[in-house]
Amino acid sequence: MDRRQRKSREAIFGAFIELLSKKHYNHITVGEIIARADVGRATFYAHFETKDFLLKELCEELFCHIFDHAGEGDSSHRHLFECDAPDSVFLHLFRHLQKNDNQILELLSCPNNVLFLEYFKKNLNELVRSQLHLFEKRRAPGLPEAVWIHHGTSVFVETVDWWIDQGLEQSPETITEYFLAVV
Amino acid sequence: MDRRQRKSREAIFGAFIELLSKKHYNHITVGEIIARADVGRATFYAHFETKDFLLKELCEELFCHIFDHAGEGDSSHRHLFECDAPDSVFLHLFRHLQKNDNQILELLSCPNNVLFLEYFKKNLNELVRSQLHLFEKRRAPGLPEAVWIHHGTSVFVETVDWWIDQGLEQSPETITEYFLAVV
DNA sequence: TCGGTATCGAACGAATTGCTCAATATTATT
DNA sequence: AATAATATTGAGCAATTCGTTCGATACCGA
Repeated sequence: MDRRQRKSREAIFGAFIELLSKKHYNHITVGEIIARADVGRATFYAHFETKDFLLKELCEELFCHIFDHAGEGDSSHRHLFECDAPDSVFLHLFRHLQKNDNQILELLSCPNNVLFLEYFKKNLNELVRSQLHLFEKRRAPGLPEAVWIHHGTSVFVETVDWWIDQGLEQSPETITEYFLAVV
Repeated sequence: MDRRQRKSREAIFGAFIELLSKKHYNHITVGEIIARADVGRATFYAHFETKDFLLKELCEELFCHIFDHAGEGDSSHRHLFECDAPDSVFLHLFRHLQKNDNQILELLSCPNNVLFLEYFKKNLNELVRSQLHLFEKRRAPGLPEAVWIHHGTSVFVETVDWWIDQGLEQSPETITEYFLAVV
C-alpha cells in the first residue's frame, strides 16, 4: 500500500478515535474528522464510502489483532495465545485488554460504548464456541448449546464492561475468576 | 393534556416506531417522521426538542408501563405483578414481553436492537436488585454484589435478546427456566 | 527519471436541521 | 353560544452537512 495512503488512512483513524472518545458517534461530522486528521475532504471519501464504513473498518482493524486465529485448534495458539501454559484463554484476553494496545479500552468506555460492545461480541462469539469445554460441566442439562454460547459471550462482554467501569482496578486474574465463577 | 397534543404526540410516536422497525435510527429523518405522522414540522419541534429526545421519551413511555413500581416491596406487586402467586417476577416479565403490548418486541428485534437493549437494561437493573434473593444462594462467595446485579441484568437482557432471535418459540416458562438455570 | 496515483482545495447541488411567523382550527371556559 | 386560550399548520429561512466533481499539485515506486 502506498505510503501516502497509509498515512491518510491512519490520520483519519486517529482523528476518528479521538473524536469517538469525546462525543457520540452520531454527532461526529465528516468535517470534524478531516479537520483533525488534516486531510482533504476528497481524500476522506477516496478511502471511506461513508462514516458508517469508517467505523466498520476501524473495528475490523482493531479486533482483528485480538481475535485473529484465536479459535484455531486447541493447543496451537497463535498471536495472543502463544504464551506459556495458560489456565484460560480468557485470562490472556483480559491481560491483552488491560495492556490496551490499539486503544480498545478507550473505545469500550467512551460514549459509544454500546457500539463497540456490539462488534466486540460478534468477534468473541467464535472464541467462546472453541472454549466451550471450559464450562461444559456446569452447563445445565437440556440447555441448548446455542444458548450456552450466547450466554458465555454475553457474560464475558459484560464482565469487561463492568471491569472498565471499575477503572480496571482488579487484576486480570481476579477478573478471570469472576468471569468463570459467574458463567 | 389537550386532545390535540395527545393526538399529535401519538401520531409522532407511531410513525417513529414504524420507521424504527424498518431502518436504523441514524438514517431516520425528521422529515420522514412528520410525513408519516401527517403532522406539521413546527408541531414536531413543539413537542420534541430533537430526534434524540423523541427516542428518549418514547423509551420512557414504553418501559414505564413494564417497570413502574416493580421494585416496590416484596409481596405487594402492582401493575404487571399483581397476578396470582408468581414463582418468579421474571416469569411475569417474560409473559408480559410475549404479549408484546407497546410493541416493545418489535423494537427490541429491529435494526436498532442495541439502542433499546440499552434502555431496557437501565430499567431492569433496579428490578434485578430487588429480586436478588432469588439467586442469592448460587452466588459465588467473595463476589461483589454489584457484579452480581450487573450479571443478572445482563443475562436477562441477553436471554430476551436470544428469545427474540428464536422467534419466541419457547414458552415463557421455558425461558424463565433457562434464565434461572444460567444466571 | 518518469509514469502512475494520491492528495488538495475549492466549489457544487441536494438534503436536512431547527427555527419563525401569521393564519387557521380546535379546545376549554363562561 | 360566545369567547379566550392554545395547538396546528405550512411556508419559508439561514445554517450545516453530505457526497461528488475536477484540475492542479505533490509524492511514490520502479
